[in-house]
Amino acid sequence: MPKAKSFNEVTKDWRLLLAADIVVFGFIENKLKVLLVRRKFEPGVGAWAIPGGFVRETESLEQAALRELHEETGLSQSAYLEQLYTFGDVKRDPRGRVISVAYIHLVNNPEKIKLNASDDAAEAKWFDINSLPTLAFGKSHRDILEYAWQRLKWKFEYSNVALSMLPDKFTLSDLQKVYEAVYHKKIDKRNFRKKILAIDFVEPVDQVKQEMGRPAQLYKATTTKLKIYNHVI
Amino acid sequence: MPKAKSFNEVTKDWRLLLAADIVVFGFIENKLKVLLVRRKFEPGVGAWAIPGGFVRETESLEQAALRELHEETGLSQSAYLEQLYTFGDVKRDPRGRVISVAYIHLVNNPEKIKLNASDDAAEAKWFDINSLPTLAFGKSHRDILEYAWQRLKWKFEYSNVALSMLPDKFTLSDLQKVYEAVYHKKIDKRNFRKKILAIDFVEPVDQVKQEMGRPAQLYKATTTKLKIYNHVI
DNA sequence: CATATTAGTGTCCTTTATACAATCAATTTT
DNA sequence: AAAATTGATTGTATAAAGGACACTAATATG
Repeated sequence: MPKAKSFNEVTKDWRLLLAADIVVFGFIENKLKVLLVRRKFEPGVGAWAIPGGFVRETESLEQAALRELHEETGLSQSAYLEQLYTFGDVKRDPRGRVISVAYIHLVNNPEKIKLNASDDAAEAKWFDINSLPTLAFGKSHRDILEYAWQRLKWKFEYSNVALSMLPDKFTLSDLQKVYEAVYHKKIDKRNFRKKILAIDFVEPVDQVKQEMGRPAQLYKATTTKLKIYNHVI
Repeated sequence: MPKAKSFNEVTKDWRLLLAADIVVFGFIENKLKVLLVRRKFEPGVGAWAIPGGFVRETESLEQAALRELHEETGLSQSAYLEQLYTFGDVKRDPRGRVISVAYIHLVNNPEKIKLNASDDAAEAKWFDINSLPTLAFGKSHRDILEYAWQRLKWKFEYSNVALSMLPDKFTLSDLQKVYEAVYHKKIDKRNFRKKILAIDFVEPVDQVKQEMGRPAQLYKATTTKLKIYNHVI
């Protein structure tokens, strides 16, 4: 029987890089947008890519994801962070093997975020999920975005994550628009409100939003925690 | 502005181990069972743990998962393999930082598998998911199993993965028992059959299974591919 | 031939999903 | 001030799906 492999035997012969990629979604101008950065370095210099970076020794994967995000958006706290998938066989970096743990990140005040250039990114910009630019790393990053979007759709169906994409106070129309942007289809207003109000999801606050037309009742989340429902929203 | 980190700057100072853990589920004696191994080495020597091992340079994460599984079960092909989660901040190994990518694996002929001792495992054994032994690595491995089970329940609801836990030909009662084992609750026979037969899921073959009682119609999967349904099974 | 064992089948009721349009409260225009 | 505009708010009827529930059928065994 062969003897067990020691740490050195396992690691000495090959290079392993650990990266965290973050798919950042925001709801801007009634559209679902995703944050991309223009790469400063090879590979894929000059092309748009999903923000991310290498994990440091002393930080967890989540911490690395949040730090990278902070560096690129100035955003210091997360409305919602979820691990998406780990990509391990992609030979996308000529310098060695890269294990990339991808996260989904939702922000609730995308308009207020000022996008910074960072160590690795020359520029950061929001893109409509339906009109993405050509991405670095070929089909790989595009696939990650599609997968992230798909996951987001699922999550919207049976949880309250949608509230992570809105400010503290919002109208039911605002909420419906977020759903419409993520599902990428129109929803019937009466049926939507019926469902939302039937579950313990939001509650009215003593305030209205006055823009054009009839003032709209403002609501807030009943909980700031992630909540999973059995039925479908 | 700081300059970009080179590969060496990122990696030279810390050790990174990449592991694949595999939660193997099988349907045995009408129960949902999970495969555990008794550890041969520290940490946690002598305790039961989720099988797994280190990823080699030349193999993908999936390949590593399948290889480890093969070494421990003799199983050479997978009925179903799905990435579960990546654990990255667990300081469970004193030798350095371990990034562990966990997979769910379903086997369709657990009775026929002969369990081998391997490099890292002294012994491998099936355990009822409802009466697990004390595990190595404290609460961590237990949590992984719970999470894997939860994921499996979800997947059963909207896909045909259940068929990956049965032989090629099976009766509707067999299928129902798999669902009951995974959901850990009784299902009404008539409602179950109504649902199963209402979707394009299985088709009868020209053969019956004769054991005790009335002979049962045998069925086969309409497709061997993973299939996602919109409604709930 | 009686009994044991497992397979197979249908109806009613409740819940949920979907389609669909008029009225209300404010602002803006004329 | 009347009319037009903008967006908010509300209910009903029909269809689809889910859940509860009990008897008959086909084989083997004693």
